[in-house]
Amino acid sequence: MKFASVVIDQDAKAIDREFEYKIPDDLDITLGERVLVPFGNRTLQGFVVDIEDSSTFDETKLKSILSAVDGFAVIKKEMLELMKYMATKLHLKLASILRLFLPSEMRTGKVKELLVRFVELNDNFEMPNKNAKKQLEIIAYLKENGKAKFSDISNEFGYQALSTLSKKNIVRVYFEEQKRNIDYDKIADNKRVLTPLQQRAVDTISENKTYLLHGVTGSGKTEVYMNLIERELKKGKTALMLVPEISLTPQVLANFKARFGEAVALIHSGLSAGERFDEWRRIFFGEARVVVGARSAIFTPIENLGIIIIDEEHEQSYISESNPRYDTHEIALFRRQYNDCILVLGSATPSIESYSRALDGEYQLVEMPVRVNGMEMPKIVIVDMINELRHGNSEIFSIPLLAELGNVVEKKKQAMIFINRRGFSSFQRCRECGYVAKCKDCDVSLVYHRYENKLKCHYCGKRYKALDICPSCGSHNIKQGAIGTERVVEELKRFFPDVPIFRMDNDTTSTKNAHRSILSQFREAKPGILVGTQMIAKGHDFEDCILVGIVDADQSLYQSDYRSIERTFQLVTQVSGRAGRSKDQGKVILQTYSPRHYVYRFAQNYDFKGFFKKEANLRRVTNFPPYTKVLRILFSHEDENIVANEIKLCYNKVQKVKEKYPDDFIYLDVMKSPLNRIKTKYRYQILMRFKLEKADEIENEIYACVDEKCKSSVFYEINPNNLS
DNA sequence: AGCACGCCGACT
DNA sequence: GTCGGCGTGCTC
Repeated sequence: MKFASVVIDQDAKAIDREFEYKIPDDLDITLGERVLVPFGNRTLQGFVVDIEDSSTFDETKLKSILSAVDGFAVIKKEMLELMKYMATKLHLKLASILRLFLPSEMRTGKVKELLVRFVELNDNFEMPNKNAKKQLEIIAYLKENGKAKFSDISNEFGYQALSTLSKKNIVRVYFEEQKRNIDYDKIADNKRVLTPLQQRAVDTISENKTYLLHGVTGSGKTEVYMNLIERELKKGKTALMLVPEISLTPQVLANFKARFGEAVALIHSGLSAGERFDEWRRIFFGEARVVVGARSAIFTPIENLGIIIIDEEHEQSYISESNPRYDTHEIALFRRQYNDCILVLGSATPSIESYSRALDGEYQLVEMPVRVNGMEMPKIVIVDMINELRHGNSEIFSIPLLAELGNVVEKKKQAMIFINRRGFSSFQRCRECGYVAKCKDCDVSLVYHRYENKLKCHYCGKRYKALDICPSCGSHNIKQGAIGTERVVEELKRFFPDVPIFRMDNDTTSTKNAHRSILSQFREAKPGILVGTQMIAKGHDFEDCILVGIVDADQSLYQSDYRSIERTFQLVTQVSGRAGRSKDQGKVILQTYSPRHYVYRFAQNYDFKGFFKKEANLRRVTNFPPYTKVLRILFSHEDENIVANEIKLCYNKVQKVKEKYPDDFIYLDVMKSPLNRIKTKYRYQILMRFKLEKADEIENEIYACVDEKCKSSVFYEINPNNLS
């Protein structure tokens, strides 16, 4: 008799542990399989995470596994190990980790293999009557072509004839699994000879360890990645390449398909459930040997890995901020180690964390400091917006930006305007009584979207009627808050009524092909202006785009977390890169109210190393990561009393830990989360910062402070990106 | 998560 | 008397 440990597939902490079951002798259950088990008085789905010869539980009370779900182990060995690692390291629920490893629709049984009916001739049969013309045609066709789709034959020659042939056993009807066709642009592979610098990078990145590839924008990192992948494929290995969702554009996908053809599997949010499921199966069964995808692709069951690449490694989006919170880097490091393969972190603006690891020798640094075409980086002009105001310009565009835009229009060239906020204005406020429209489920002000004339909550997505009169005092005097993309477009139309202006943000790209269509329209528009958020900041090369305007650079600068300066540097560098793809040197107009801030000085000179030195030093003296560790524990619950009480209990215990390590704690406090309520749940947090030496030890003691049975949901976050 | 068990109030 | 409210505890 064998015994299985099963994790029940339910997202509830009360039952998030292993339950033991007997494996009946007539069932062939393997490690990692999905099974159905009796649980209480119902039948639930679970995952077999361990198989033993004996049981630790009272054997007479053990129940038996009812059946297998898939008939094969959906969770491979590596992923079981990864599950254990994530559970201990990140304190995540086992079930929620396992769910990351399967396409979500597969769990609910909503997607299946697409089975298509085929027909083929049987080996020996009696020819039908000469009068049965259609039937004879079908036989002739099948003799010629072998098998064919049932539907094709039926459309071509008629259903009656075909079904008669089937009844007479002349043709055999059977089902075959058909992979859904993923739509991508078909282009020719534009493989280029590597520059000596690129070649050197490829040659250097050869050992099974972690490399940080620091290459300036335009240094041709993608071609390096592709060469590395090719090399691994030749060795019979596979490759996993992660790209931020936002830059997983049709062009990028097309490039990979062009180079690697059928070997590529694509995983991104644009896929339908069925497509995602098929790609996952192609990866699982080893048909796909190159996986290109966004964050979640790090969990795909690809085996025999030779290389993992994280492009734009500094990107925020590699850190999952909701539900199972994880950092893709950490998962990649685990898989690198497990597979003993290469890991490449690539960026033009590496994160402070990664770069300092490289300097410490933990990663090997590989540099590509020169652009492929030898072009100069675009010139960044810093415009002091306070000065503009002093000279009587209270518009959102400065005089220099308008002048440059005029120049672009005159030359029939293109410009991009970057503003990192969607909607029209950040809030609406009554000038008379100060009333600000807020979401009723979340503690945030609503964003005005003029195009739809609605107020939207950017946290829960709820929509409200826009204010024309103040609901509190009846005044018509409504003020608009900080500007967003819609407002920028509207203002631009005022100045350049005849120029085509496009807007690209979350709101305009929600439909399937919107992204592609906006970009192709913009490509044709000369002159033309593209206004957008983050979304326009990467990957798009427009030869004729000679100007980039950054409307409000400070926006990311004054978010009160320790990474905001780093983020601003990355953003400015990234956005500026968009202006530099043409023959003429591009120009960037950066509007700011803090023109003297060092971040802009370094960005202006494209001086990453200078910036790193300054910023790293600041982090060191102010005791912030990577020199310390920040830990945030977030409690949330619909009942404010419950969260407040439960977090207080936890905080008291954490204080005891602090007393035990008085020299290691730099900061500890408990507070309402800045966004006190989201989706009807109240949020409170304990925030702490401690030195690295005993960090693991302290961390474990802190995790033990959280009452397993408390009603609030609890999230742990290490070095969080934002504290809201 | 869901379901049973159990201990208190208001109802045919 | 009993129907049903939801607090507590259990699920291999």
